Amino acid sequence: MRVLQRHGPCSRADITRKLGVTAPTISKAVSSLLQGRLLEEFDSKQEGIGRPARQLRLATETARVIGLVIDARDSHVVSAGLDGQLDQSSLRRFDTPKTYRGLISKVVKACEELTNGRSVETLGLGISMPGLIDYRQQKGLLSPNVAITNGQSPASDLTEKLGIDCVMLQEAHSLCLAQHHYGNTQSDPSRGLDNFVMLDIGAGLGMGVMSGGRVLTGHSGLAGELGHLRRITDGRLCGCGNRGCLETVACDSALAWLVSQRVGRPIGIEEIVQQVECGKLDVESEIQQVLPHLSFAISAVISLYNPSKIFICGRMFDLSDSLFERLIAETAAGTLTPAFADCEIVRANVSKSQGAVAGIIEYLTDSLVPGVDGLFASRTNVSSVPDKSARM
Amino acid sequence: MRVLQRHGPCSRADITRKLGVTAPTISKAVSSLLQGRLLEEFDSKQEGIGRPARQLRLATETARVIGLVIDARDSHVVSAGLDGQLDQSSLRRFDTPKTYRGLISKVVKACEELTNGRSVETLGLGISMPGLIDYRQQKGLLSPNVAITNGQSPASDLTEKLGIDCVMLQEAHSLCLAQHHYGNTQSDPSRGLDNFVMLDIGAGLGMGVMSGGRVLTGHSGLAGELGHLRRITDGRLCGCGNRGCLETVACDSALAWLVSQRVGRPIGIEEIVQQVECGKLDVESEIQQVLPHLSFAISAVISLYNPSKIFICGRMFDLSDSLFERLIAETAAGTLTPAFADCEIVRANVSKSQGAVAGIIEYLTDSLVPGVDGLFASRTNVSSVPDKSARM
DNA sequence: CGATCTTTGTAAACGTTCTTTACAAACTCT
DNA sequence: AGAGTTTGTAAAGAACGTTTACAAAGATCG
Repeated sequence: MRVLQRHGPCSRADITRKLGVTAPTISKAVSSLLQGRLLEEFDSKQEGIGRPARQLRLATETARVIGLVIDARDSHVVSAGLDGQLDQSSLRRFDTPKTYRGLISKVVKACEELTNGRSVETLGLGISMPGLIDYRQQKGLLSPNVAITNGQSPASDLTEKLGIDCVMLQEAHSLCLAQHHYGNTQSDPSRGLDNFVMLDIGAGLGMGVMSGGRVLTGHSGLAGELGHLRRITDGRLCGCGNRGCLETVACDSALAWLVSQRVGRPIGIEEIVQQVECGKLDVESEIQQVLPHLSFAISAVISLYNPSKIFICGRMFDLSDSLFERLIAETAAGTLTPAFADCEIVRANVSKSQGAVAGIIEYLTDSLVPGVDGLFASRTNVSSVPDKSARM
Repeated sequence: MRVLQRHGPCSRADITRKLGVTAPTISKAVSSLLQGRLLEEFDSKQEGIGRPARQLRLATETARVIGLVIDARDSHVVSAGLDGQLDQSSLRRFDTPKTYRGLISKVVKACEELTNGRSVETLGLGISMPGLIDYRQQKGLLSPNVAITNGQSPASDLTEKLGIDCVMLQEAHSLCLAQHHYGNTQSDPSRGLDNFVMLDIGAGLGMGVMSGGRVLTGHSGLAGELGHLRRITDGRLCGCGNRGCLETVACDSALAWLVSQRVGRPIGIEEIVQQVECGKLDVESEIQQVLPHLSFAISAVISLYNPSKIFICGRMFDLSDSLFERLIAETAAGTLTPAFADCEIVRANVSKSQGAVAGIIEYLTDSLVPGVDGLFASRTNVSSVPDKSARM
């Protein structure tokens, strides 16, 4: 399944070559996966000598998963195949309800809408949500922007209501997984990358770290909270309760806040980009305030995680073509040279929906294989070999 | 071997119970390890019903390893058993030579002194050294304090001269390994801990991160360079070439520098501790300068890595009993609450020598088992299954 | 058009490795 | 001394992947 995830559809013989294991073994594995609805065969008239291959791919006709993205303003669910391809026509967007119960029932309704229509089996649901998430207990801890999930466990609640596997991911971690599985499809060098960092400098400053092929979770899943490094003494109050967090000075919303202060009314990053595009607004001075902080953040990331690549999600770089280059140049100046040289910084091109989907797919595929210590290995209710780790 | 490392000497039957695999399997594995000189049997008259167990332990009589610690001022080699117990009588300390060739020949001489005396087999040598180390190429990159190793690969040079396996570790990483294997022996809760951070706030600000049971290396082994986060704009010049690095304001030598400025002469941390102890010096004002920066560092570590424990090495906490508590209290105030609550902060009690030894032992034991992706998995010359990872 | 070649996919025999089962060894307790 | 208990090993059995062999399905070519 890993091979199909990385290299796309191919035949049994292709897998044998890519994986190095022999044909009969693959054949048996594939047939059990076909029976389990995780793979499907399809015909593709490929020219070539010899017997034509029966192509395999991750199930999209016979089985699907759902991605749920919970955000401050609105949330959405979307259906996808096991290959991670989202079905945009299935997108159901709705305002994030004011209560947790409302959220759950809204999600259940939307999911049933997606599943009832079609006859295919829905295998699971992945949730991408902001804030701190305790991975061991699969519980939301502290989310300044979406407070209704604090202390709640949407994954287990939805598992109960929907009767399918559900997993919860911190949104930056989900982006990380998405990049790992589906990122940069055209040139393809980033897929399967083992050491990279995903920075989401949108509403907050989120970070996901892929280290040694695994998403860095730390002890409880709280690792990567770059946004709450203290940056300014006695700065603005942050959602976390402290003052002057990096998040308050180095992301889209920090820029938007600065602009709002100047123009004297609340203005969002979207509107700023539009206004700047048509020349009605100039935000150079605000950019000059934000840039050093962002540069510090990236510099810190490089020193602390030594990634081979950093992916950055942020609307602000649509303000001007040169902004991204300015940021990189400024970062270069203040970063350890060898670590910076080791690291390529690019813009990300994945979505949280893809991340949510990648999360549930990773969960489904990994739980088939015992001993894979991925993102969900620490979940208490998963452990297929319950006492092996305890014994060690 | 893992079991013996974690739980100390025990019998074959004990291993079966702890590991869950059956007795015959253990028996075969043990006999091959005995043949390979990695384990040894010893007699211990233990009371108890039934046939007395033949106790096993990691080899100390039949095989040994050497730890080499390279530091700015002096270096040393020390012999140890495979259980990590250092033989203090074998310690050979010498001033770090001014040239790389001098260092190598000095080390070779010292090692031969250790090995020639005894008839036991020496299996390998672990090196703990400061600065940036490229783990993929096993090469020193940039070490402000020990410049002679820059661009050099003592591990491969010593392998050649001594004819035994040698590995190189960044000193903070080595401390991390030491803590993982041999730490906190009396109460024993930290051994085998999977998510912790080791902070070495001595001459610089070094950090090793144990994440998911592996030392965090990043792409090339440069991860964890906490000390070179920029902290002060236009601060003191740091060895890395930038200004105002955390390392220049938040470690023993930063404190020593501040005190030196005031007393008008160079004074080291050792001397400071002595002077304060006998009441001849008061460094409260310098402590007050350093503490916020240290607190920031720890706060960052907690937010970024979510460790379940932080170990801190530092001479400065010998200045007063309350200093450590003050640091923790100040850190608590400015850190994300759930992540801080998840984390215990204690003083470390391991040495670099132990780390160097732990490094070579981990290397030796892991290279027996294919597919273990530990600290040395990325080494180009190790990979026992050379193309499997390439295929994936 | 049919023989040959090439590649694909599966069935059967073989090996390795761990497990289950059986048993000898060594010591304590009565 | 014999029963009971625990340890350690040898031999048979199960699981899983590999090698070997071969049928299937098309392209190539005389």
